[in-house]
Amino acid sequence: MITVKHVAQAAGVSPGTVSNALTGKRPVSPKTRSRIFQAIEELGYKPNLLARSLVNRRSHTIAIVTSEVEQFGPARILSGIDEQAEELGYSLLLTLMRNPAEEDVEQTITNLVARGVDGIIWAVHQVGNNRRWFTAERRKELPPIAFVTMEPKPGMAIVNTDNRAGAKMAVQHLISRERRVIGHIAGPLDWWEARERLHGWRATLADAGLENSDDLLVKGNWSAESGEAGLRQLLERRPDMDGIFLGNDQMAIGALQAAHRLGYAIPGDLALVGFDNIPESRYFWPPLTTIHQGLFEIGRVALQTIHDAIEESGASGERHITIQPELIVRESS
Amino acid sequence: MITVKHVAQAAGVSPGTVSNALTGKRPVSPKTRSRIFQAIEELGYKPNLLARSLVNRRSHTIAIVTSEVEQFGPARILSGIDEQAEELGYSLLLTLMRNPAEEDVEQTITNLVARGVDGIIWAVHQVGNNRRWFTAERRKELPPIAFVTMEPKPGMAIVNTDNRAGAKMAVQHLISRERRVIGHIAGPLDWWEARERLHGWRATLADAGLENSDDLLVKGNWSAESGEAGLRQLLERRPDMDGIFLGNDQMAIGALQAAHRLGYAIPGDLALVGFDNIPESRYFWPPLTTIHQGLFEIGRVALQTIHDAIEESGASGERHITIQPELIVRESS
DNA sequence: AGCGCCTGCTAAAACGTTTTAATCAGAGGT
DNA sequence: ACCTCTGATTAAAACGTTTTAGCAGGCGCT
Repeated sequence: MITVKHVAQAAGVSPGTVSNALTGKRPVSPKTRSRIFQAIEELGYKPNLLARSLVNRRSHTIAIVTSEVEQFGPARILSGIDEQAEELGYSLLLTLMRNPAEEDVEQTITNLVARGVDGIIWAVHQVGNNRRWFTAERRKELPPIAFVTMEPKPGMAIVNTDNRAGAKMAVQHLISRERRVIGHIAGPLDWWEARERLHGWRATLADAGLENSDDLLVKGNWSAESGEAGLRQLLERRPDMDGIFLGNDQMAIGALQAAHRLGYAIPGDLALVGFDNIPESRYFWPPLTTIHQGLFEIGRVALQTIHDAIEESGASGERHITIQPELIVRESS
Repeated sequence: MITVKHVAQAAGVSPGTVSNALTGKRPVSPKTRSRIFQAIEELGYKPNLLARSLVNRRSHTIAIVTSEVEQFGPARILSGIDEQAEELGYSLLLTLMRNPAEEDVEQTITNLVARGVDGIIWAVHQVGNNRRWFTAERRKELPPIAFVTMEPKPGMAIVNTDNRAGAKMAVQHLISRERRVIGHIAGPLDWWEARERLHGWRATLADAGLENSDDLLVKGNWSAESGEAGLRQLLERRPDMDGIFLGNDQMAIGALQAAHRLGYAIPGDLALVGFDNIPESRYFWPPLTTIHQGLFEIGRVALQTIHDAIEESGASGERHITIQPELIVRESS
């Protein structure tokens, strides 16, 4: 292995000077500078980033903790994070949590800190109380943390989609299509996003003077199965239903299938609006009207937020950033 | 920051002894041992893994380089890698390549090596000649590398799906459903997987004495759009076609939509078989018959392979592992 | 000529571990 | 009482960097 010592020797100079030339933090005369770089070139020297991190207390590594990366949402966010990370010169340490509700937060974080990450992006979905571990006191001892998709809390850095606004757009769109009995298949209500969308559905109907009783609501679990079951249940309770707002696109595809099997015409008998705008949604039958979230943008912004916090070398102060969603109209409504 | 020195002092012992107690590589008397652990507990000492990596030349970090993590395949593989990584005590350094064909392989690898990763899983799809960089000579200087989904090459560690076998199963299934004019919408042919599946389609038809001319073949690009366009094109050329094998499920969903618009009954007029078994495929309309790849398993095996190579502390010798796919019969055929 | 002041460099310390080589205490054997 | 051996402990070196403190020597100024 080629170290800074070898380079120093080859250039007839001390290791410290090589370091100075490399980092540029201290002046080095043009002559020796060029000798050093020539030696680096000849020897093919590559600095050892571990050693550098050790003394600098800066690893240029950011940890991202997430779950269900096989789903479109988390994956898209991850992609956005990566793009911004590359731009700012960070590497990414990835940790997947299979069971966010059960897993040991402390152990995960401890490992990351021991590895000297400069910051953490916590993109595990807020389910149940699994963020309760992050007390203000604990966070004081930790590198900056940015939370993705989580209920705003004072003193935390959080990046979100405006779920209520998205739900409002969806329901208003259905209303504009002359629908008057509009149901909702919600995600699991221990998820914050699901609650927000549900709230948006309810509030918008109330504002429009339309019914929003629990009769029109069924709880799913994000899966296509639950969308299918949910639709059947809703139609049984309310055969007069003429529009549905689905908590996500996966449930929408299940609901579409159920509607076909039951012989409902889409959008004639029943108009559907989803949430997420997964790539396939354009190819559902019929193509799905849905709410586009700027997930990639969320990822980028989350990383940028962490970066800013690191640069200020302060704990991540409070900053709540909300990305606005967008309505994508297709043939299902 | 609490270091091993503080612990040593608190336990009235030298830093070396603390290390011995911690690693267990050298004997330490029960009395001092318990004193040390008590001190660790009281002070809340957490070893700094960077420093440890530096001296051990072992970071317990494995790099995974991949692309298009927003797609089901790569994401599922990643998930498998992560599970096995957690089991074996590795952390994962993730690098996403946006443009596998263009990006600078050398720079990426250099960065990973400089960060001291113990091994690399190269899961970037083999497109064009982007693996040409990995000559035997270069690999000698690098930590062990496992390649995922790539043409077998002597001296390399490679984990694969048996794409030809999968294609064969798909086509044989269509034949068993009394289909006699069976088309294929292939993935982009600079992808190795696409070529393998195409070959499987061709060979199986030939073996059965059925037509396999280029008339029945169209080239897509994995996207639903290209599946839609491909189906229209095929049906225009061959209105007598009664079965299609699609290179992946995304193209299948596009083809399904085109078939609906053209008024073809599925599977009555036309039977479809996809490839990948993405979660949504079960909810296509009609549900899609497809080939299940053990992608999660591929990820697990890839990581295990790297681990084995590391343990033998040799360069990754040749090992070609092939995972067998499986036919999932649903209503589209 | 003497004084201070830059400029460019070096030797040594530091980062937080583990490992090596040496030392020390005590047990056991004669 | 002496010697040897063994097992536990330590001081110091090492890993590959950067940073600190200090040291020459040239320059300009009085």
